[in-house]
Amino acid sequence: TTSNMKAHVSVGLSVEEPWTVLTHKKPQKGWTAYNPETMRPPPIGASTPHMKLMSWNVNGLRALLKLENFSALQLAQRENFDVLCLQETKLQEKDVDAIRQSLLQGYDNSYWTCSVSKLGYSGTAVISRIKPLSVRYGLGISDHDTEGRLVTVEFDNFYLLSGYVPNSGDGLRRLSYRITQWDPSLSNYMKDLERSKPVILTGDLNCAHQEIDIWNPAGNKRSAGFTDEERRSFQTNFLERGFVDTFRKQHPNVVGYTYWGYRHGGRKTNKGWRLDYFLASESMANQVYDSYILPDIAGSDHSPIGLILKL
Amino acid sequence: TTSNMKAHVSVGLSVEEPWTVLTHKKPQKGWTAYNPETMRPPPIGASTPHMKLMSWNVNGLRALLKLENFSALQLAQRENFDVLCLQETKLQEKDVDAIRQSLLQGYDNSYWTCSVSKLGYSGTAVISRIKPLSVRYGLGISDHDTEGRLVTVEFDNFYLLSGYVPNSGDGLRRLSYRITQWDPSLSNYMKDLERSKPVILTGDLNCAHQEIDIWNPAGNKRSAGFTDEERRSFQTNFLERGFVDTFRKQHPNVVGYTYWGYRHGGRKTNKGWRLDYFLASESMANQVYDSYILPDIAGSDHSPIGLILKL
DNA sequence: CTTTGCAAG
DNA sequence: CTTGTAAAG
Repeated sequence: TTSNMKAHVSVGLSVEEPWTVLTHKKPQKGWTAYNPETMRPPPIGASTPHMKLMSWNVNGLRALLKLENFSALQLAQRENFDVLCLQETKLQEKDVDAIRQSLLQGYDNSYWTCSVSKLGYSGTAVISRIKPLSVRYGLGISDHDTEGRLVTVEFDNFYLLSGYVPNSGDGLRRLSYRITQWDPSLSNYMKDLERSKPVILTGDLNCAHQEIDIWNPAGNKRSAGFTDEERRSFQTNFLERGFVDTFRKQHPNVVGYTYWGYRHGGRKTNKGWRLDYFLASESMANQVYDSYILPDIAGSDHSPIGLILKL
Repeated sequence: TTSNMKAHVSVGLSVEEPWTVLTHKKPQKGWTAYNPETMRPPPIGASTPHMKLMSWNVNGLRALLKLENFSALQLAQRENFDVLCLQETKLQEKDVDAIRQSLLQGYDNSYWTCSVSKLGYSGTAVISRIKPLSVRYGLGISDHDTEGRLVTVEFDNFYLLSGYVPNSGDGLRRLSYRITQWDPSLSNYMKDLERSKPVILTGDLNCAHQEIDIWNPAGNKRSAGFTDEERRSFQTNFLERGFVDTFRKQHPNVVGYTYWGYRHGGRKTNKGWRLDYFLASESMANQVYDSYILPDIAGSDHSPIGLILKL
């Protein structure tokens, strides 16, 4: 292209190569930053039957409770959620009972799964006001069920999944497992469930789907969570099989991150990623009243996300 | 004995067995608690040629510096030491240069040895105002020199050793190594040095020698640091080979602990041990002006100890 | 109880 | 940078 040609003939190191600028800046046209103050619809009326779901990768539940900014209480009062899904609880099975006690009154139904292969790693949960019709742990494939990555609860009108997709890791050493094993297995599991009821998957899916979902797309092409392989897997296994990215549907041009690495103080500078999602069966997508992010809640490198569903 | 007979015929569980009481209480007659305010001699005059040595098991030097209560400065101002010996620096060789920078002006001679077999473990040092005539690291026996347990510096009139004797460990798994290998090797090494000059060994010798040196002798008969084996080894390898326990010589009936485990808040209740010593060649013992403890200096589970030597 | 190192994110 | 381990004291 003309731009590329220009770059080749540039002689000063301080001259910006136009195509670099274009790559980085072009998709930002028309994007705006997510602001929960202005971008959420008015509170849903009590007269509209609805359900409030939340999800949070807490990055170690014991640490969070110690900091006393877990604020399940705050969250409950502020959002009045019906169900809270957690990821990266990092609990061991022996910790669960003690933790369960320390939870909020009124949420008496909680379902926990822990990694048994690596202690203090991964771990997911669902905490609910309503008692689910059924609960299952994992994918039902023992090879993929030792790390406590999935809890499924069944409600009257849908299945809800709290999931923590394997991080591809430093050196992308687990990328292959992730895209050839986990993602397809999870996708198949969801399609199976969908034969009886719509499905909502929430949690840390460890993938920023598009350039809009990450602060520095060019610099992260080979970073776990933004490789082409993971993005394609996300596309084909989930979106193309009929699960709707509810936040993106509601906000096509909004930059809404849910994760900011601790490593470079990313939260202050908003160098974030959108890794946490509510994906809903197409048949339910029009019941979504609000798919939102609470970027101001601290205590983890992820922020909580929420979904208000009309019933 | 009559007492034992009595115990055998006692029928109530609450009846104290007299011999137990005797064992525990008898040696305490005439003991008093060490108080540096009242038990230290008046400050030595500048007209008396002397040298001030200090020693401290710092339990991790980086943590101590972070807490900013290392107070080498405070110590220097308060005690104006000439030489400071450290144990359990827990440094790696790669950390030493950075740490050396952060030390006090005026102590430009410092000698460090680190564990190369277990990183972040053990580690000893000597920090000196005066430049030593020579320095050696370890015992000169490669089998015993991978853990950074000994630095020897040579001054005009004596050798000074900063030593960290191996802890016998949980289950006393290292007791045998300690008493059959390390203690005799160290003792032999000291006797070798002594052929040219008197020797002073300071540091954490990981042994409370007598019942007076530990808060609960009866309860610690099989605890690392107070087994009969370690106490006998201390006696035969060091005391009986002509090294004088300078604190005990100066204070025959004083309870002066230098270590209080973190595990049961022992410092508050003074549930301590005397594990840190200055042992001096008999030929120097009468040059000791004061062998003391600074129990109020925090930042480690050990307190610093000091020795003022007339020259 | 506290310091280390290490794996993991 | 922060969470968890574990070893060590």
